[in-house]
Amino acid sequence: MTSSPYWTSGDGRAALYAGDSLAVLAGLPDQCVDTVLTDPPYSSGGAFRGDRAAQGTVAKYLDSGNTGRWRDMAGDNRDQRAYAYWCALWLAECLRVTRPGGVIMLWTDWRQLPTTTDALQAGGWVWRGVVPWAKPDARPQAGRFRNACEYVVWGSAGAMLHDLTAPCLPGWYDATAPRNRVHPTQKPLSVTRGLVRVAPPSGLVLDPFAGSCTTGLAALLEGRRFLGVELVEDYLEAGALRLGAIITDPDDPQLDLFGQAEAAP
Amino acid sequence: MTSSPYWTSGDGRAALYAGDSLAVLAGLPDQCVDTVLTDPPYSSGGAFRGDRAAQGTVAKYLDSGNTGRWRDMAGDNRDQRAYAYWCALWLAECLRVTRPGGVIMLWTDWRQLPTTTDALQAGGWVWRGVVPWAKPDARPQAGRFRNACEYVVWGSAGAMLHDLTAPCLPGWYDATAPRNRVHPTQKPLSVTRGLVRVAPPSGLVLDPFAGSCTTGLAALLEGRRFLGVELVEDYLEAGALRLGAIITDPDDPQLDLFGQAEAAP
DNA sequence: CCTCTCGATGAATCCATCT
DNA sequence: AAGATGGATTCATCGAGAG
Repeated sequence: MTSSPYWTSGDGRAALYAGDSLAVLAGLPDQCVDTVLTDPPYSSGGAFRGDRAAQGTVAKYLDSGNTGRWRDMAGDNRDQRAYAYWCALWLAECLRVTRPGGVIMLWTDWRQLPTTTDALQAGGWVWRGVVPWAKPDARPQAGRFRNACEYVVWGSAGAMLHDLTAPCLPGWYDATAPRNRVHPTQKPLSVTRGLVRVAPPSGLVLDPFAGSCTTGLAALLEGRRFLGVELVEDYLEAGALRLGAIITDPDDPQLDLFGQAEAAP
Repeated sequence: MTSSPYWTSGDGRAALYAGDSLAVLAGLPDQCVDTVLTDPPYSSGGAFRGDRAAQGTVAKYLDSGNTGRWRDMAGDNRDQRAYAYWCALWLAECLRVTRPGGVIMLWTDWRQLPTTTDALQAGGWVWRGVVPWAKPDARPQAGRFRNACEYVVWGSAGAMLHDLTAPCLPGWYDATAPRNRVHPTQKPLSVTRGLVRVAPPSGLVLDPFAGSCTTGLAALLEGRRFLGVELVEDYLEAGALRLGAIITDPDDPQLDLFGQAEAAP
């Protein structure tokens, strides 16, 4: 690693890096990660480029009245082609740092779903499927179908490991978005915990757009290790706080972030 | 219409045409249809070309041992480019025969979802959203996410009619595929009935790949009219039988397939 | 009529073995 | 070598039949 982490858990189970994903990923060794789970900035919303560029993230995703609570997300105003190209870049970098057979999962919405599957494959991954999750509290619209679902696009680094002892995971989830959020597009912990179970036990989960570290929280709670990257200082701080709150027991098994699990001395 | 229908309900509420969709659609007048709901052959399955082009589409999707129960579907063996091109062709024809503001809905699976949204827009429609439906009895696979959802991609012929009195429709459905099927990929009637409710009351619903006419059944049960096209003789016969079974009351309001609803004389 | 068990099934996918 | 074939595998759900 070229840079030193913004925060580590102390027990080797989690680390958080400040900076641009592409730059930080470039400093990671090949095939050190088991699973990637991330929520890239969507660049969704308006149908035209002007709509997307005009406002920051906070005004775009939320009803008026809530603006002012959150920082704008970095890199959320690209046009469609640039977005796909940029995704392919960091997805290719994620592929390099992931072990063969490792799984990637990308949160996306209905409008960006086709772009996401394209970018995933452009980055060299094998697209394996889509896992919807339904928000029962979605806003109703007269005369049309309620926009109730978001999606997780998933794939693998080449052929999947043919482990017939691993359990089959659910094909869809049902959850309300968290009420008390630290981040404007924060995902439900219940769904995230379900998703990280594709990672091997005590495997390393990477999130190059860590935000407030829901992925990290889920990974640790499910007995996996976590490596997060985030650009915005405020979210790094909030994420470290959330992760630190559950890393309290110094007698937990000591783990090396880039190595194997080992028992405490 | 150039050709005469294979079957009509007698009361003007439903008609079934034999033949290739593109040919039959070409014989329809402009803007005579309110809503399109159809389940085209997906040409899906497998990561390799050979898996898609497998001899017999029934053998492709079902376990050996169950392959003798059904006729193969027509046109389920296109490669990716040909599938997108062919979809764009009939989708453009559907757009021509649909009234401005009319809605289209297309059943698809996870693998063909992005191609379907591309083809929809290539055909001139405005893509409006995705409605997943979950089948809890989907086949599981060890160590990966169950492939439990299929999708309905929907859009509109230009701007949507702004009818604020129309009810809001669900954003996802939950249903098991019917056990006692007439067609190998028959869709649940419950979901189909939910979907046709986007059509205006007594509006005309078109299905250019009618199969065993679940769309028609749903349309009639929800008080809409139905126009179906199907290529395979066996399915035409089964579809006519299913539709005929619910058109029993000669005192039903008399409707003209291409006109307005009118009371019986 | 209700409850329970048992068997069958799936718009798959992977892999070994052929042509 | 590339394509075709056949067998094995996952488990929630449904229907049939028994109790």
